[in-house]
Amino acid sequence: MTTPATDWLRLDQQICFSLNAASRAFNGVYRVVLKDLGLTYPQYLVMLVLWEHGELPVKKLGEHLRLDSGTLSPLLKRLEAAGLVRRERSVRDERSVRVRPTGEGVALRERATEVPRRVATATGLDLAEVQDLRARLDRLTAALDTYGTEAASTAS
Amino acid sequence: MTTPATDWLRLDQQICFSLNAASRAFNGVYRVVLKDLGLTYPQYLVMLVLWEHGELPVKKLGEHLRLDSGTLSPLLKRLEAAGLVRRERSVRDERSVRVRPTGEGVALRERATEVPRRVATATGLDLAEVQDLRARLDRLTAALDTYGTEAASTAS
DNA sequence: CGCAATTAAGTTGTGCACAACTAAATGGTG
DNA sequence: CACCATTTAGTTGTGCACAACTTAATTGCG
Repeated sequence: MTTPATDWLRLDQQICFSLNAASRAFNGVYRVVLKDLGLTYPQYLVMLVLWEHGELPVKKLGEHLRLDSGTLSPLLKRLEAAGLVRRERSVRDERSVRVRPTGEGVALRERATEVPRRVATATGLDLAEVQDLRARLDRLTAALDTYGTEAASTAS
Repeated sequence: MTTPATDWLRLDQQICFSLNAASRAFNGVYRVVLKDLGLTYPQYLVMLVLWEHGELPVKKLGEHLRLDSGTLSPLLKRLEAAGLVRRERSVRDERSVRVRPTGEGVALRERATEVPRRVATATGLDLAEVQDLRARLDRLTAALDTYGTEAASTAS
């Protein structure tokens, strides 16, 4: 309550701006590192989940990545066109589409093993710093998410 | 050198992922808060710069925001269509287009004063935490940026 | 059973990010 | 002056994020 509004104004601008810039910078690094694999960064995230879980309906994939079908459907279509995944309607529930990596998709994992190390190097951070930053960001995301859902509770 | 590759793999995944999630969560909050003003978050950033500097060529605007003309040109066109800015070729250098807020654009600043406070509230962080996080992110961005430009220095 | 509500994917439309390119103006050099 | 490299915007094309909507299948309830 002691800080004048102008301070908040300035700082707030910078936190969101810094976050945005960092996110885009990360994207740039991934773009370079993933070029060889022919993957974009979001596609890489999808493959990471699939490598870990083997096969998932689009819904579950979206929960892991916080993405909806509007984003995933075309992305998965591109991955399928690239021969990395296959999509097939579930027999038990025909609303559901199960996504799973093809042989080629699984094989790509080998070539992707160097990606994390390269990116980690690019950050210039050590393990502890990364862990700490990640924890802060997750807390921040959780706080921001509740605002999204609860909203309207602003004392106007 | 003591950490097995799998740790890096897992952590790295999470830092980029956390950052991405936080960035999108922030975007969501701004989307809600800026709705009344009829601005998107990137448009808001442009207006912030213009409110501070009054008038700038597209080039300078891009340097402030780390954005190129491919992003700014259409964005500025939309801001102009909304009556918030005017673009005019510089007389001194006809390659340059100077952007400046219209009366309506300047007036919007009044209505935007509450935005930072609302967003700051949504973060659930205090000033010191915000400042600290911002500093970390800026350092991270700087490190990632050098990778982008220097690249190829990987010991293959 | 029959029908409304729900759920899963997909589609459409808008806007942003960025690479690659074009067009036009400027500046420097012979 | 003539010419070429550089600079500034803009355009085109691809891909992602998200809101709003559609379609089809499933579930639940009377």
